[in-house]
Amino acid sequence: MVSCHPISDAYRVEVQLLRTFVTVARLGSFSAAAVELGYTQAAVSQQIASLEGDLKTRLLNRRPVTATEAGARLLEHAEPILLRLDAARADVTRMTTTPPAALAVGATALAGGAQGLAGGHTGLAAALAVLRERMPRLAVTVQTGSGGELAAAVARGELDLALIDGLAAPGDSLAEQVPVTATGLSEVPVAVVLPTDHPLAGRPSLRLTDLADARWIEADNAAPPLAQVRRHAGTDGFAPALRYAGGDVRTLLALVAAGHGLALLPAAALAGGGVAGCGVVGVPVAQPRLCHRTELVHTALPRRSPAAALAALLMRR
Amino acid sequence: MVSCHPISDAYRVEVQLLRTFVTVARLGSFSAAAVELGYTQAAVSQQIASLEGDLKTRLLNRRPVTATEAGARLLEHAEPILLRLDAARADVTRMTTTPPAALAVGATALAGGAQGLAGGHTGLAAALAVLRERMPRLAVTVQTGSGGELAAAVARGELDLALIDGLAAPGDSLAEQVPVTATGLSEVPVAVVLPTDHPLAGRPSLRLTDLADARWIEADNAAPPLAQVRRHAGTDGFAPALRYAGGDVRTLLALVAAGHGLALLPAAALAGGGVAGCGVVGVPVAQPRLCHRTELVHTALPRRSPAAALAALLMRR
DNA sequence: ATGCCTTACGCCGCCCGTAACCATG
DNA sequence: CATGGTTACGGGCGGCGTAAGGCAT
Repeated sequence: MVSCHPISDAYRVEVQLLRTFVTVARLGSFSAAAVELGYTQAAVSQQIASLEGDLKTRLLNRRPVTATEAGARLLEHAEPILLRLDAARADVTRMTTTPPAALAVGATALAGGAQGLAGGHTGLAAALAVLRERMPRLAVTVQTGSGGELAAAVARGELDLALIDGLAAPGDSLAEQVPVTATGLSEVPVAVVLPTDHPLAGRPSLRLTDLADARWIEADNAAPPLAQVRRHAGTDGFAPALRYAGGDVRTLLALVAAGHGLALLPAAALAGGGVAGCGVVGVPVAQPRLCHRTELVHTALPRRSPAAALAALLMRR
Repeated sequence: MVSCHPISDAYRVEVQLLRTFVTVARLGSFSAAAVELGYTQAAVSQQIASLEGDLKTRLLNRRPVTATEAGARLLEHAEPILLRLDAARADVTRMTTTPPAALAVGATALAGGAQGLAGGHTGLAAALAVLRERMPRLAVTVQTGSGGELAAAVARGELDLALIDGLAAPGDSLAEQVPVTATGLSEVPVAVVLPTDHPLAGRPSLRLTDLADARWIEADNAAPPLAQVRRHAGTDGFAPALRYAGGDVRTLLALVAAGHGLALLPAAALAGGGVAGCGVVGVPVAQPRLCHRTELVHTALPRRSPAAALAALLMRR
């Protein structure tokens, strides 16, 4: 008899090990991960040990549980891999099973809002109203979250469609690394909002990195989150001096005028009348090249499905 | 005792199944795949059956072995997933083991060539010459292949660096879906090369789709492969009427002048003197927006490594 | 009849749970 | 001493190989 398992153990980076690793890293605890995954503590410990043994590297520091440098590197790969595995399953499954005649849509705070902040896009509500006329019995659920979360949900097949927004270099998609198709709906320049008496208020344009240490207002329901700003500036800083949880741009502008901090907004949101006299000015961002982008994210849409109809409505404008 | 395996079988899309599936699909044979993977025929059959059972879908037609529609969809996901798994392993491994003081470089035919076809980039040879002066004892291997192959090899850690070229929309990377960092080195417009007596020779610009049914010359060592043209035109067609395996642009131009077919070249390759009188003209492509791009592909390069030095040399110009 | 894929069956070993162990605060 | 990760050990089951079974060419 030939030896029963001639296959080398070269590719024992099995998926479950990665899934467990990611969970442990996220929760910072073996036992918590065990509960979440339905394993015992011991099993999780063994899985991590197995992964570390396979890669011949420590991936996690224990007590407290943190990713090592190598572990952090692995995490960067593991997340997209696991997402794509889910996407693969969803994608294949979609081809056989006819989905229920329901529609699940996601939208980030700004992309879904009716406030017309971006200036270029009229919002989800109007499109859904038209759709409701055409198919009154259609069950629709709308869900919110960050752009990344929503794009991932679309990839996993949990959502049919998502409307997301965020900062990006002109022409760049917001969902680059996610296995979905994204079509841009609008793209407008962004401006830093300053009090009129701010020393930089007179400038024709600004570099974002010069403002890393300024006081900023975190207003993730009315403006792009500061985390996105940090990422595109390529520096740390942009620490929130104040958090405004509301979604009203006028309030945000008032906060800026009162000197609580700066904000970054689509230029169109300022151009709209009524800003004069508010005590703020918008100065366009020269570096890095940035814009506020809204895009429609979906996977292959079945012909004549409600999802396809909604997508068509949203892309019309 | 609690039931020993409370975990549901929801994620039994294990990697080895995907790897086997991809191999079977590529080779079009269970038995050939078994040989390549070091399994028995029966094992491969069981693995495919297991995958199909898990996804509750037929993935392969038998006799002859072909991917079904669902199988084709899965393949689109499986390839990148497997590549990324390799990349993850290579990336983590690289952090611990110090690589041998050798350099493995890849280059596509046009990107590596000394013919300065792209006009913007002086080629690999010069940079390697400089490097050789600085580190005479360094072992260097250069390898060729298609851009996709080379980018994948870089991701897998088989190459330190690759120089690839191809058609792309302005600003778009050639290695979008591959987990590597790519920096553009040059980007020049492309033109269709026509005989001077061609009916379209007088036009100021052309739409590529209008030429799908023309006679084309496949010259993948002297011009972008027609497969890339097809992909960017978004249509079929562009069938090769003649294949020129050489790498000499002048010969290619002569073939075009003689009426054997058309070619697509970086405009700079035509602007360089000597084209007048060759019997050909270049007409810029207006639709789709296209350019010929050369880029440097790599992963995180260790500081002060030969790979980093070479990258710096290549990016200098 | 002959490839070539599939099914049947036995066995090895992977991987999980239980339980005891150990380290750290 | 308590909390939480590690190690030891036994057992079930997954998955491989062997071998026999279909099925189309």
